[in-house]
Amino acid sequence: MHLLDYFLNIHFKRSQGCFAIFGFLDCPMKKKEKITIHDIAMEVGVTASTVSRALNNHPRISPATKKMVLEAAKAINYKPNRIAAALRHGKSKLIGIIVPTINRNFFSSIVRGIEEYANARDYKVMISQSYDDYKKEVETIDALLDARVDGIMVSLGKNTHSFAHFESVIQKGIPLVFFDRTTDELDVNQVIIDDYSAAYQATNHLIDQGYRHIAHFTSHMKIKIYLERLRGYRQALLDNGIHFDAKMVVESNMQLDGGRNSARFLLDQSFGFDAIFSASDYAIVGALQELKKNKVKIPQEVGLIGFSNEPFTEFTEPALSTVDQKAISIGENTAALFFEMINGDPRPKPRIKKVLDANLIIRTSSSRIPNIQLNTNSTNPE
Amino acid sequence: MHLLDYFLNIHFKRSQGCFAIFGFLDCPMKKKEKITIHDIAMEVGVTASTVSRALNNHPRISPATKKMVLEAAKAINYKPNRIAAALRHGKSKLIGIIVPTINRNFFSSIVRGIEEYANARDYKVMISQSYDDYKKEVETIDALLDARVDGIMVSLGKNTHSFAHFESVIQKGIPLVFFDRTTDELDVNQVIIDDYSAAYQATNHLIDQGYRHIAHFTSHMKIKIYLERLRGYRQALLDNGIHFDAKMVVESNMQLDGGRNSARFLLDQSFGFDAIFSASDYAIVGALQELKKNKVKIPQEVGLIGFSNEPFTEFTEPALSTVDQKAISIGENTAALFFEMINGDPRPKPRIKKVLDANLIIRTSSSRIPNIQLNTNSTNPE
DNA sequence: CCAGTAAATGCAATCGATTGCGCTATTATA
DNA sequence: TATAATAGCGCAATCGATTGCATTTACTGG
Repeated sequence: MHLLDYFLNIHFKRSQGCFAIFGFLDCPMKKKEKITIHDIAMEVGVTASTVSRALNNHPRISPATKKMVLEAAKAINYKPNRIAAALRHGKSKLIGIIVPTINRNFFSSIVRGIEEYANARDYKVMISQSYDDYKKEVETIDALLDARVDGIMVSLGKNTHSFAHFESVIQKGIPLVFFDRTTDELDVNQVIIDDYSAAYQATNHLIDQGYRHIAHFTSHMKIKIYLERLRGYRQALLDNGIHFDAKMVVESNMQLDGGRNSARFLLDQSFGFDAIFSASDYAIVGALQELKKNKVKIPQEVGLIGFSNEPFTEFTEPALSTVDQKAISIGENTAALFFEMINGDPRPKPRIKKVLDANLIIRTSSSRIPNIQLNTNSTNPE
Repeated sequence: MHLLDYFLNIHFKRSQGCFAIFGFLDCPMKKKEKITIHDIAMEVGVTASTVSRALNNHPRISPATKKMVLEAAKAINYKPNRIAAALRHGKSKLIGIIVPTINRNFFSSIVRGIEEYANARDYKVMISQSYDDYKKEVETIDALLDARVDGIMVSLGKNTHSFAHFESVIQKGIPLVFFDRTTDELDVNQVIIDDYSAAYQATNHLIDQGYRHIAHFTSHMKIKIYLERLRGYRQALLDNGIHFDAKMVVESNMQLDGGRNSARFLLDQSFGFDAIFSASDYAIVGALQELKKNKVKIPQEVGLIGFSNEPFTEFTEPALSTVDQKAISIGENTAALFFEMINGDPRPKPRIKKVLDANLIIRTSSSRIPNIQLNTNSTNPE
């Protein structure tokens, strides 16, 4: 207590010229008098009800009054208290977003899409990360419910194999939209890209480039996107008369190390693969590193395609072909779906599933045949 | 209207078995009866005041009552309404974060640090992105104020050269903490890394490796971090008896293209540079690409070091040396500062500035001399 | 000139939790 | 055995905005 007093004393002495020395930092003199609609009411000479209605452009308030109120509000720098409003009409104007991680171009772009769409409609977003951890995802749902969000948008974590935590959201009647990493075990609106078609195109492109022994990197099969990508890969092979070999499908965590290990595995098994279509950009970079370490020439000996168009795919040597998932568009559509749910008529609707098209981006890692059709400099396949 | 009716009609017909066919989707029958402390009060046979106090572990409530209340709360699945509480005691338990973009490992890691620290203390975070756009930054501040956040943590946008929008935050007495991209024009608590020292180390390392004509990539000088990095670079040169040449400092937007252009510029001017220390990883990747395109050998002919330890620096060929900024730690310290501000005694304190150490990460792009001290294979400097 | 209607605004309750003050018992002190 | 203190809990106001209903004023038609 002595010591404390000592310090406080010093502070007190030094801070007698509060404004001069310490500026505004915690300066007790600067009392934040909150201004409410009542202050406006006083100013204009009406009641708070009228002010509230004027501010909300209620039809029963005369234009003259509205004008006065608006002006007074501006004059005294009024800021509506969203919390009070939220309490009254039960809407927080907050949207909760759960993504595995925002530290991915794909997800942060989706978030941006949602954010812009929502902000334009006077809604704000709360972003949470599940870090692909099931427990954290459950907690996060709870936290968002706690925060009284008006809706929740989710991309599932990789380890999420049970969906009970979403039932409470649904039961509370809170709009729920899934995007990208979804499940069919829940009857919920969703926005996805056409993973099947994208994978089909990617695989087809590899075949066009003369690759015939195409491996596939995938992740846990509970998540639909990986299943779909596998399906597209498989179908493209079959449609081109190429045997589908389950041994060529390698499962991993789809991170850098997973990709490295998977590539190592392929090399060790000597299946004679000449291309990899990976469901993740991270894994394909890992593979690229491992292959280069083993003096495998890309794309001459092995062709590579990733998935997601992460920025670094442009920076590798050679640049990696990949699939652009139109992340911003996914975000916008997800948000749009939410607003449809809260604005549309409340009668039950069948589940909506928006499927967007993806874009194959062809770079060097899969371009064995010169894109110009001259045969001059073309390296012959194999 | 006809068409609409038609659809609605169909829906209606199909949805008579609401639960059976459509499940819970917007099903009007599932009314969410909100449960409040009054319900608990009724259950236990006390008043809402007592329930509230029991829930908040107030000392004046008997242990017996507390137990009953807690049990009843659990039993009827009570969830406190944060909004009501927020309205009452003026605390939203929300923290607003503004970063230029979350789509960067550095920033998203900081956010993670803040988030975890805050969540552990029952606070939630709202993340907003300024996209390095001044106007957006101003709007965002406003939006956070609107949402009645209890505190704001900011990393400045690159184009932010005026700070008036923060004055309103300060005037309202809302704790404000800057991190990483800060300014000294505002008297605000801040958490930064020792950019000067990091830059000094990086430059020194290049010199150790025998590079003598070291260029520097930088950005707008209004942002302190870039100034500090420049200072560190300069001092390291001087301390090693190397002439500091302003011509070797190249300014750009610090993105990929900026880095490319800057490298192009250096090549064109033929200053005879043999290394680049860039204040951004993105710019150094651009430079790397441009140099490789011109058959410049890295690190034999030119050494490179970036800044931030973005994940892709590991993926390039060769892997890039860079500076790890301990992002998570920055986040934690930023959050900690906020809690100090709201918990500490309200008397004015002098501004706090936490300076954390950064870590030089040495990879191939700057390693001309084998790290083992044998002279056998060592390429001689110059 | 009056009933009748529409337009414009006020009154007061409400959303759910918190909290200062006050009222009883119960226990401690003299 | 008083008196004082204290523990345990209820009353009612409060936070700021919203809103159903009531009220007042103005205006129209007959």
